[in-house]
Parts: sequence; C-alpha cells; structure tokens
Amino acid sequence: MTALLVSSELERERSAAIARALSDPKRLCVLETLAGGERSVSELSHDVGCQVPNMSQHLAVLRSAGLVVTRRDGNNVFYRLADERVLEAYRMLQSIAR
Amino acid sequence: MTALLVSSELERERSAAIARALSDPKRLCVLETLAGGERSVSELSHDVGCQVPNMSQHLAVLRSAGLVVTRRDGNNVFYRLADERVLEAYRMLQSIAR
DNA sequence: CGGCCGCTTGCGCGCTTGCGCAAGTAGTGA
DNA sequence: TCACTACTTGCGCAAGCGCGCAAGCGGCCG
Repeated sequence: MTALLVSSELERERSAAIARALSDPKRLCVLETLAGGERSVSELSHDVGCQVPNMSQHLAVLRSAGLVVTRRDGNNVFYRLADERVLEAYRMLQSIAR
Repeated sequence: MTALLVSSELERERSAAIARALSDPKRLCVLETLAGGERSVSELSHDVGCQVPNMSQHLAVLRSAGLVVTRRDGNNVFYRLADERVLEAYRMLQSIAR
C-alpha cells in the first residue's frame, strides 16, 4: 500500500496546480483526444469545439502544468501527452466521479 | 491496461468538478489530515492553519464534490474521507507534480 | 520581398473563488 | 429558559478564470 501522503506546503501547491489544470471539461477533452496520439492546435480546436485562440490558451495551461509537450513542424505545432500518468490521473477522477 | 477514457460532456463536467475540489493546497492538507482518521472542524482548522469559517467553506467544497462525509456527535461535526480512491487520486497528483 | 497560414498574445468583459468578518443555527448543560 | 460551544451561512472585496475579439509573431511558398 502506498503511504507517504504528507507533504510540504510547496508540494501541495504543485499538486494543486496539476489539479487546477485538470479542472476544466475542455482540457479533459483535449487529454482524451491526445490519448489517441499527437494533434495540432487546429485539430484540437475542431475536435473540442472551440475557437483557436481559446484552445491555445487551454493548451498553455496544460503545458505550464507539465501535462503536455509540443513539437513544431513547419507552420503546425503538435501537442502530445507528457506522461502516461496524466491519463491514469484522469481515470482516477472518472472513477471517483462515477 | 485501463482503456475507456472517452466520455460525454456531462461526465467530463463531473470529473472536472472533482479536480477543482482538489485544486487548493488547503483542501489537500485537509485530505492528508483525514488520511489519519476523522477530525472535527476545529481540529482541521487548527491543523491546516486557517479560521473556522474558512475551513467550513473548504469542507463544504469537498463535501459537495463527494470526497468527504460527515458525522455529527453532540456539538462536534466529524469529517472523514468518503472513499479510499480520493487518496489514490491525490497520490497520482503528487507523482505527476514531482 | 510580399502574402498567407498556423499559432500565440493582449485586452476587456462577466463570472467564480478564497478570504475575513459578522450574524445565524444546532446541540449541550446548568 | 438561558448561556455556551461548535459549526454554518451571508456579505463584500480583491484576485483569478474562461471567453471572444483583434493584433502580433514565425515559418512557408510564390
């Protein structure tokens, strides 16, 4: 069983920042899409159903939380998940929300 | 490996609500404390280091997200974790935040 | 170089959040 | 009933968030 739950204020701040990045349905929708592989901003914008600038801002939130990483190819910027654990965390949220 | 990540807008809304409840360091501190067993509001207020009304509001957030449950005993109201998975979710956040 | 495409950034708006403080409520005991 | 304790709720404020819109890059191609 995993123990070691108690943490410092700074660590809690960081964990809270991750949770905050996950606290928006559109960003969760992005993660679902990225689970199928990397996507460009306009692809994500289309799939999620919002305007490109708005999507870019959501992606910036996910990126500054370290949940996604980017790769530039010509005019396109492709986003992908930074870590498999991001999906595991999302699955935990889904499990609790059920 | 767990699949079944794709969900409806409503389900994403619910998952996002869980994440939002976890997106504050004080509330995470509450969860850490409650991992050691149930506590009264004033105990939590003391441990976390905030005023009682503020703690009551944070607990209301956790409660309406279904992460904690209450039990009344005389003048005291005791809070405890609603589910072991809440701690697992927190541990996932810690793991990603590292 | 000039125009275009893809993405990011800045700005302003309405809404939500966390907080302190004051007031209200529920339960206990004299 | 009255006072006391423990907790909740209402209120107002400052800060933050999501969004649309417009403007600003950066990289391609003719």
